[in-house]
Amino acid sequence: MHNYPTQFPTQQSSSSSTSFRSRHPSHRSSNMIGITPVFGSLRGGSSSGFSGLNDEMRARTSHGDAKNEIKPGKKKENKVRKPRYAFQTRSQVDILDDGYRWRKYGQKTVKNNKFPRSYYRCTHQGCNVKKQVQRLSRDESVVVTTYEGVHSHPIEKPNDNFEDMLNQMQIYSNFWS
DNA sequence: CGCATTTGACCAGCGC
DNA sequence: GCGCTGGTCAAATGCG
Repeated sequence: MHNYPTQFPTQQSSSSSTSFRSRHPSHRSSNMIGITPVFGSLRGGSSSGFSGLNDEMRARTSHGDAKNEIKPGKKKENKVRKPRYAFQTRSQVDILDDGYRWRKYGQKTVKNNKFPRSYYRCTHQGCNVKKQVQRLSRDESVVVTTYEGVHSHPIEKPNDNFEDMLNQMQIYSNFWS
C-alpha cells in the first residue's frame, strides 16, 4: 500500500513569495518548485463525517505489565478511515509549513525506502488532522505529504499568498471526495 | 519553564 | 498461526 498513483500533471504553481516557517531556522529554505496532488486510495472506502473521528484507541493503561481491563475490542464499525490527500512536493526540506502548527509524534522507516516517514499531528485542540511526510527513495528531491482529515479551525499563522494555495488544496480535496 | 522533538516499545492488521 | 510492516503512544531530552 505504498503505491500512490501519481498521475497528476506537475505544472502550474506560478509561485510567488513562498515563505515557509520552520521551528528550526536552519530549514528556512523554501524550494517549492511544483505541487502534484496525488489521490491516496484507501482500502476502507466509505468515509464518515470527520466530526467524530475520535482516536479512541487510548486503552493502553500501562505499557509493560498492563493487565488492563479496558481492552480496545470495540472498534468495529468505526473502522472507516478518513480520506487522505497526498501531495507530491518538490522541496529540499520535508517540513512544509502550511500555516498550521504540527507536532511530530512518530517516525518510522518504511521498507523500500531509505528515508524514514514522519508522522505529524495538528496541535490544535479538537483538531485531529494528521499528516505524514515521506521522501521518495527514488527522488530525494521529492517529498510526499499525506494529509488525513480536515481542519476545523482557521489557519494560525497568516501566510502571504501561501494561504491561497492552501485554499486550492482544500478545493482539490473536496473535488476528490 | 514550557513546548516541540526524539526515540524505543507496543499493538493491530495483513500476508504468507 | 506466526511474522512483518505500518501506525501510535509516551517518557525523556533539547531548545527557545
